[in-house]
Amino acid sequence: MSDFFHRVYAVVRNIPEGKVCSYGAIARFLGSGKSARVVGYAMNASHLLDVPAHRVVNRNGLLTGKHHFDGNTLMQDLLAEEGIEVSDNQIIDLQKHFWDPSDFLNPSDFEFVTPYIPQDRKT
DNA sequence: GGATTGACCTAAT
DNA sequence: AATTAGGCCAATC
Repeated sequence: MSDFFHRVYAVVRNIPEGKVCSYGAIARFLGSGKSARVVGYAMNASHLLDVPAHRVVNRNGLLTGKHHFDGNTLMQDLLAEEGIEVSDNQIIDLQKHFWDPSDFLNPSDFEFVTPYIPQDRKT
């Protein structure tokens, strides 16, 4: 696992309940503004960890990663439980629930983030 | 070990 | 305004 992934996980874990974030926002916050895709990839493996991956959506507020959850509406259901209205994989009030890490977190706090070593992961 | 592919985003046509 | 191309890091083939 790279440090980049750990930073991504750290940020995602800091997303408050009832809030969502976009891949790009996280990527930009971490310094690599163009690695939004990598953030998504990081999330792919995050389902084994204590990472609320359901709070990460794409820039349009679309639940692009819902397929990777069990069932078809699990992600939507999780968000709805936190008070986020979702309709047809689309968050209704995105800007209302949007949480920008750069507004609440300090990048320097993530330079010494403790790497999280997943157990269900191959060596 | 090279090539392809992702839960994406931005910039240039 | 809509489509295409490029880039990022890691994993899979």
